Amino acid sequence: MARAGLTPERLVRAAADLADEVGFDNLTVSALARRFGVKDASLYSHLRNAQDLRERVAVLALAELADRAASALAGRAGKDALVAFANAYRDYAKEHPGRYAAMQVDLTPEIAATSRAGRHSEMTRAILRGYRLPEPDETDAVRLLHSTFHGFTALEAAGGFRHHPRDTDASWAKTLDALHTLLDNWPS
Amino acid sequence: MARAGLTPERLVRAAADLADEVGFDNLTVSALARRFGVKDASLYSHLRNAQDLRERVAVLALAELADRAASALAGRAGKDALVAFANAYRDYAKEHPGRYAAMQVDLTPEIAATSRAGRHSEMTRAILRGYRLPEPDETDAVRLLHSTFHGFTALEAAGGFRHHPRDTDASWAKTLDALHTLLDNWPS
DNA sequence: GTGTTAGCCTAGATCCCCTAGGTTGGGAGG
DNA sequence: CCTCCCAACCTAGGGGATCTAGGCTAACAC
Repeated sequence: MARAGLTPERLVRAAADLADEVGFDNLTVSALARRFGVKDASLYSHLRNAQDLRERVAVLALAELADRAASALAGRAGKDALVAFANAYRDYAKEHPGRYAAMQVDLTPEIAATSRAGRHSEMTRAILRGYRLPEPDETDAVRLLHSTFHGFTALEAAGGFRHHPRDTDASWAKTLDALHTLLDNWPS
Repeated sequence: MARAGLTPERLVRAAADLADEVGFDNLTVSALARRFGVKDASLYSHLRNAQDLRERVAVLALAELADRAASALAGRAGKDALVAFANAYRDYAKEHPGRYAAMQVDLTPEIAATSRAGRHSEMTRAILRGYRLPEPDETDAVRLLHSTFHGFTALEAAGGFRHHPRDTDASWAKTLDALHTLLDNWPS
């Protein structure tokens, strides 16, 4: 009887792929075990419980997205940087819906501290530096940008835009235009 | 043996309350039956299945929010209308987190058509009329506003803002200011 | 009073999560 | 090469959720 060679890392990567295929809500320990040809009880030597699995997928996704966003941002500034960052965000959400959904939930304090609040906000602040907003306005702008990026991708993923003929990509481009204009004319 | 007097309407209202208390993810047919002192199998004469229950809660929430938003909008225009609508949206989400979460999921085509895409977008367009945007810019602005409102409330509910000392209400007010400015200086 | 129907029941199949405890493969050390 | 040991994987089983099939009865219609 050959062993499956499970490790937490392999499990989490497979879980993330599974979530992208069947949806984050349908990510179960049983299904993951099935994918490895193993009994579900066997996974509990590598994972504390199902919630632990979900959190690890969330951490993986946050790290992947941060890497992508950092690459997209490299060597860019101003509107270029804004658009590159926003597109990296939205593209990742479209390519990896399960991973993206994982990022939204959970967020136990420690995890949120290590992952989300970290690089994500820093990169947004790096973009905003070009627009020279004083505090606390920069913080407000960070929140506005995050809200808009997340809201747009979430509504798009939920199918909220497909009832109107207007092309979604065009609306997205116009939204980024508008945000750039807004940051340039930020109300004092 | 007295009957519990169940009806789909009573069940859905109770389910919405239950979702607000324990979270939409923890809304189960079993828990709902328990609340009525009844066996879970008994609910399946009133509901097709668990998904049906969730969808009905979503429809209820969409209708309630539309009513509130319509009241808030009555007799207002311009920035007043924008702020009133946005606050109605965010306040509802904070008061009824379970109902709000229900609104996001599901969205089978028919349901989305009857509820969400309906009054919600119409009200947003009513607000935007004061800013006199040509098509397709008005559609893009509708999507931008929806995205920002939803994104902000979702991130706030998930605790995404509590890692920074800046007051969330202040950021929200500033965000609405900024959106008003943006709509007044919409890039052509 | 008799029928009909709707409201609620029990029983049971299936799936998921998770624990406790047993077995075995494969590498480390003699 | 042999032994020991640990990590990897197993079986068994409890608890909870979803949902179906089929039975009983309260309440209303006639």
